[in-house]
Amino acid sequence: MDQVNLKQLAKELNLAVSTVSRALRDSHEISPQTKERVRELAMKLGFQPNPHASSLRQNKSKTIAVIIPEIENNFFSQVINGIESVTPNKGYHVLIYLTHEDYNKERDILQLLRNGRVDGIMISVSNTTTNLDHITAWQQAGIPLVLFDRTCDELDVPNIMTNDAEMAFKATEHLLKRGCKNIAFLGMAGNLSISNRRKAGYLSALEKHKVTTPPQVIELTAKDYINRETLHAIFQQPQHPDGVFAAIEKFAVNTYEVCKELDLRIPQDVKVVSFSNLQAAALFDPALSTIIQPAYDIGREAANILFKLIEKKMLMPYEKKMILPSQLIERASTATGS
Amino acid sequence: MDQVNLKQLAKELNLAVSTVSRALRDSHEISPQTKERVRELAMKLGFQPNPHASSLRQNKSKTIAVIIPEIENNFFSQVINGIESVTPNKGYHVLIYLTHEDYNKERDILQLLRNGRVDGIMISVSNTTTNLDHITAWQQAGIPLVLFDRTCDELDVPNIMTNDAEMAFKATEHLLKRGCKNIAFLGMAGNLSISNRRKAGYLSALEKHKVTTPPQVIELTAKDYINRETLHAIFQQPQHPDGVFAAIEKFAVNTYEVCKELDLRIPQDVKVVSFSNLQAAALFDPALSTIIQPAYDIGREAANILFKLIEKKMLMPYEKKMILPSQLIERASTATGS
DNA sequence: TAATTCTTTGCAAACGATTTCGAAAAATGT
DNA sequence: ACATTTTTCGAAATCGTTTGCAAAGAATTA
Repeated sequence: MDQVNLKQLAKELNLAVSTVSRALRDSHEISPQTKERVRELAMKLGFQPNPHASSLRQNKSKTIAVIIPEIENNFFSQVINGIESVTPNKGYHVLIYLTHEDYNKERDILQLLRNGRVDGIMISVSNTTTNLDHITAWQQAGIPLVLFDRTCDELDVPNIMTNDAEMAFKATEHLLKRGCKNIAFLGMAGNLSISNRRKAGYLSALEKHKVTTPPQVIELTAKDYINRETLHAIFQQPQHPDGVFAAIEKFAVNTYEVCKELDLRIPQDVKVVSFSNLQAAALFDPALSTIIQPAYDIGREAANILFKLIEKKMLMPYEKKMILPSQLIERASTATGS
Repeated sequence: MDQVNLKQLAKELNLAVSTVSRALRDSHEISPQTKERVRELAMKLGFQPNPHASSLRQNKSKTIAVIIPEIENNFFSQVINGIESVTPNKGYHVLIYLTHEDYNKERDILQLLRNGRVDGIMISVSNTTTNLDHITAWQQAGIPLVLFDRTCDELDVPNIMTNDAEMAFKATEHLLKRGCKNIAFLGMAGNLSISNRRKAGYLSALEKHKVTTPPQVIELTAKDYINRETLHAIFQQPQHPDGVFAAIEKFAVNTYEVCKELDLRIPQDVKVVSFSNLQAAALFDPALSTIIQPAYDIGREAANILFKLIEKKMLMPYEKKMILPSQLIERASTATGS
């Protein structure tokens, strides 16, 4: 695959390599006629500058990395979609890395990228991440970094998320208004700030409404079969919850599955509301009440902020901690039992 | 961000740059003692070779590109997951590009990448792609290329797909066995080989079972609201289809939506079966009968084959056209009306 | 006319790693 | 002790692009 390069163009045109380079970059020190000649031949031969040579010389890669826990999740797909709505216009390329909720992988990926392969990263941390050294190290190296959704309060890094606590509060309140007395919170195990925010919203709603039944915080995992076992045990008890607020879409699905197994009717026996970006939630049996996060917007804004950092522009104060509101959609899974 | 480089290591160790380079690549011409010294310091300073310099010199990028029509689709997410199960072990990085079902974008992306940025690509073509020049150009440039799912029969390129025609046949036959007399096929507009294969399976099932009602091939688009209008018009007719075979998950969702609007009961009035990789299909109202494609495996195998090409290994005959079987899961949406 | 700027171009040195080639040093053989 | 091989390492070229600087010619000014 013999690529066309500057030298060949230069020889063909009887020009110096530097002249050709400058002409293609539309430098003011090249005459219009020469520019035209160069551009014509470049177009004809389909010349594309070698990105590795450029990157080496200019010390910029025109590439960003997106690091996420998993990809088989509508939320993250939509985020990527949002990111991709920005990158091509900027002439940037997007590398994808999956941590599979594994701190070690996350650390290794960040280490691997600390050599100029990317100009910046966007990361949603894994739920097993407790040590944040790998992120602070990145920050100290001065390489642009943006956190989204799964952010870290301890870090002074630009982050984009949604109003988790507020929506969790609303969701819990919604269940209470629909008559639930014993609401369970299904959260991700680990110490994710996002889980904590949602849990806090749940707890404060219970407190505000002076619920006497003690809160039930249930920590689930990334593995479906384990979650089903856990939920099975919980819903077999006579005093099982009559309301479920799932902080993660997957957990709502697990709840549906277990309720079906145990012949518990939704919403008559158990009402369910969940954070979820699944479009098909409306088609569920029964239609699932959801809190929809603005995933696409989160991706787009995160990318915009990252590019501001890369271009060394100042951030507006609101861009350092951006909160995009989610939306609660009430459906049959939380309807009154009548 | 002052990166550590070979020169600094060399100076610190009183060695030549070349020696340090060789030591780190475990060359046989470096003594074990020197190697140890070098490795120790490299580890201590967290040295990571500059990938652009390496790529430039070695003319390989350690990067592959995945080009897909969209990402908000469980199938493609799972494919990416499968690809990612291979790439890190190979020390490779994955760039993602979305065509949004737009031929021009697809062509531009391929053009953009023809300069050594990637060592190979995996592509699922857009449904607006009729001209295949951009792909043959790649092929002629000798750069590794693998097609998956949305393949092109006209091209002699390794491709990985599923047994579309066979499964379409089975799905149609399944509807017939459940008593459907008037089955509609919902396919993607355009001339995708995948749609054609599925349509062929549908038609041959009708033919085998000597169905007298003429086939109804309905071409839908990427836009939900247009699809709903089209379906609305069709199902408002008195002689509307009593069975629907959706070649694309999204179209099944559209069908559900329209049936709800028109108060048509599934499966009593209309039975529905669809290609779909949505895990939540079992929770639909009613549970959707699906043909599940082995998306993860398709991604993994496509990546394996691409790496064989990159490493200039010979392909086994079966690897040039690999067909991974899908699975038909019968659920309530095609149950008998009793 | 001479001195000055401005425009346009070329030369050569970077960028950081890899690799070819050759030389010195050490080990081996006769 | 000398010749030969083997081991170990360094100097320099190379990948393709960008860019500081110099130089030549054209245009402008004094």
